[in-house]
Amino acid sequence: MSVRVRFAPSPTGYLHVGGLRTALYNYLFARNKGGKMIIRIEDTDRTRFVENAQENLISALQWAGITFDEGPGFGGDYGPYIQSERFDLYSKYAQDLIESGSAYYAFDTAEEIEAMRERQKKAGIAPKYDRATMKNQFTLGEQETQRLIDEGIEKVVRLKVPFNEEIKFKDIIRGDVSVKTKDVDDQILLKSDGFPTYHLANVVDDHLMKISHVIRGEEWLPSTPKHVLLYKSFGWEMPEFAHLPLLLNNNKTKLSKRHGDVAVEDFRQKGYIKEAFVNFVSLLGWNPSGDNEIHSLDYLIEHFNLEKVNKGGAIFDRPKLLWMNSMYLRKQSSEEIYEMLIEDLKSAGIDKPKDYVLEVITLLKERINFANDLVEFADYMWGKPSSFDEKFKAKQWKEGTEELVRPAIELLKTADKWEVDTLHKLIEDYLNEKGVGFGKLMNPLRLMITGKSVGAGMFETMVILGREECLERFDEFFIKMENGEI
RNA sequence: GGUCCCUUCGUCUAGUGGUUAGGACAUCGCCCUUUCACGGCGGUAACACGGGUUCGAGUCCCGUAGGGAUCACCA
Repeated sequence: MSVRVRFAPSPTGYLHVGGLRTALYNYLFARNKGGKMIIRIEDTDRTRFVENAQENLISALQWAGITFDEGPGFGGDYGPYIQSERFDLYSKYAQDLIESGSAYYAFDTAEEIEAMRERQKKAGIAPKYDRATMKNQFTLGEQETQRLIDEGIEKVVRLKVPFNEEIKFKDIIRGDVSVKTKDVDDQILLKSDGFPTYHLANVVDDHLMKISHVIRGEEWLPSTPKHVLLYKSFGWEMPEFAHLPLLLNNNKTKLSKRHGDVAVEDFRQKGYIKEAFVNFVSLLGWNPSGDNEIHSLDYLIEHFNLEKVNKGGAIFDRPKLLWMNSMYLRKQSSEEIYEMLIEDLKSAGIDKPKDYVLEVITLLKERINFANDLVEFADYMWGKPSSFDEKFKAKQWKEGTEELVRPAIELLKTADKWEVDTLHKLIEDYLNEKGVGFGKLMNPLRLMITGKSVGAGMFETMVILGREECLERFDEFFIKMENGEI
């Protein structure tokens, strides 16, 4: 059987990182097996529909490098791939189920259902639709049921879950799972508005679209028995199931918004490199073995193996993601980082020649986590320092510092070429003669030029800034100091 | 609470009966160094617990504990 998998999001908001991980594993599996990757939009709940959500979902997926073979806008022979456009299909299948005795009509109102649950709660039993006492096809009888249908009374279709049976299914990740039918609710299949619930639509579409493997989040595990029942009722061959472990907050609960960003779009906007992000997410719950953890998408595809996916949930460890990003950032060319940085630079009102920006990037890229860190981190490369690090000054600018610095600057002025080697030699000779260590002079110079305690090599920095600029900064520093501004 | 699922360093994990239990992030120390990083070297740190099975168990089985998910006319 050829491999066909799908990612089936609801257009109710942005793409969650958990959703991305699910999509990614589907994708890795499909590509590894030479199968098809399908995207299907599950918009059967019109009350939660969000405008543009579908577009946002797809654009986030594509940003991450996930491609689709079939889906809305991608073609395919099993469309339409949006469930609301398949509306008519579902009631037909629900009808089949009723005729075969696997489902039935029910007419209870929301209030009646609520009252039933209250009773059950008081009695200390698990809330579950009570087929024997509620208002449905069985308690009402054929004639009354038909009358209500003819009258157009609101109705739903429920799954008739058999008594006292055991439902068993195999999960690729978890092995054999079994549940007793007495614990399974008579799930609503067709809502009173005529739309199917997830359970019906999902099973019908997976079958019609010839899905071979259902790879989804663990939160679906408890409802899988209902799906198994549905496949059996229809007499359809079942796909294989693989329930992925959850992505967790630091407190081990399901990854959620109140513990930080969870939308893929947020990470994209923060400046994460997509390859780094995908690499990191792919390793949450699975790993191709070996000591290295930096992998290309192709490598991940080549080694992906569903059976090796872990069972336990994985905490979304943001510090490690940050590290992963900096690893990728350092591998980027200055040209690539320039592309990531240029918009942020512009919006910060910084306008420098490209060659200059490129030099700054090359000088500093190993010291940052994100391309746009450079806006702040390298502020002294975009303009004169607006402030000077107090602590650094207190530590580095002491008695005698000025007497050491002034002659050094005079010496720098005599440099025939403003190049690293030349400047270095000049200073080295000067310090040797004085019998003073490099730090004594270089730290004060760093303060004067950058205002900061951290940065790249001082000579390299000075060369990129240029002779005029540096000398100006020295002068201004002394003036400000004399005015007591520093 | 019922049901189901899960459990190796703080975190992500390797490990498929015999390992000094390995790697990565984080953390700590040392080295490199004009600062901060990077890099290099090293350290602290884990098989939840209790029973079995076995010559031998992180690996298999059963309990216990802990955690999580789920119990909608949402997906």
